[in-house]
Amino acid sequence: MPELPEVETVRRGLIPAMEGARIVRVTAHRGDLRFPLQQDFAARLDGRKVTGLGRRAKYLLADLDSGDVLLMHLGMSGSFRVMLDGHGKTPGAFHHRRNESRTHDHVVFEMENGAVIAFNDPRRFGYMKIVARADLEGEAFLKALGPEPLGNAFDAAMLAQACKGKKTSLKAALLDQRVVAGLGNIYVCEALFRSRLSPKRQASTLANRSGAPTEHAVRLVSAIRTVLNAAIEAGGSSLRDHRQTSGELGYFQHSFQVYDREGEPCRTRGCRGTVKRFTQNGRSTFWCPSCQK
DNA sequence: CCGCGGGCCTGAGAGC
DNA sequence: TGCTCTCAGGCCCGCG
Repeated sequence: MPELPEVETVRRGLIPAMEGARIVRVTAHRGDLRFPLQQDFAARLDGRKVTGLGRRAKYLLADLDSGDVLLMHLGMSGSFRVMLDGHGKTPGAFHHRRNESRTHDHVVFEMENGAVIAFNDPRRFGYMKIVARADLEGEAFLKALGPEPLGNAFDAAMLAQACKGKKTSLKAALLDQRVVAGLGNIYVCEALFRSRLSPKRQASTLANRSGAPTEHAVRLVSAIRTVLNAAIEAGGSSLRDHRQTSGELGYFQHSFQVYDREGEPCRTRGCRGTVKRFTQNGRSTFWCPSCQK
């Protein structure tokens, strides 16, 4: 499910219920997520106040008044649901029929303010881990991550440098979280389309001989930023699992230009092309071969 | 370093 | 109705 825009949408949805609030009780209905929950997971959270809720790439980071940080990853199908009165009666939350089952609510947080926050993840590729803040820098999950695509450190020069000499495809390079952290299959496809670059292009072509960024790199950085910001604005993309914490759908899927549009006409004005799909590094790539070079 | 395949899981949808 | 097959917003590991 979640790439950066979906995780950011979740973060924003959790803030009113979580930030500054105290956890009264944590219930782990099952601890066998992608990685097993720590033995003392609930004990380290019970009674703690959440002092801040941040995000690093696709990870949510809840700062606790104990000096611990709760690190959360949504995997493919993870979502959070906030029930402000504890009974799911969030206003406007019941306009949809799917995914109402609470059978995959694996971890439930009850807050002092009355909010109940449920982590739901049918496929259990998501996970949570508590790390002492002092150890966060050395945390393996975070250590190798590249820059935030919406942050200042991410620009054409940096991207060109990271791709310099890379024989791999542009698609693969952008999915590599060490190059830039937060993109996934959807937004890589969309950003490549918007920058008119072929997913098959060799990643090294973002840099010239001296390692300086080409115009392609400039275009790509700009497209990545634009598409991520627009997707956040839309509450993310809801294809199967993603929900905002209120239960409402994101709606950026309506703005897809190529993702999930195999066989449909290219939306570029004047282009007679058709959106194609092929498999790259084991994942579907959607693109318009007439627009993207 | 690179690409590839397999694995971790469940559920939706298509086709028969 | 139900079976089987494919596929899915992530990411890790091991192989050649």
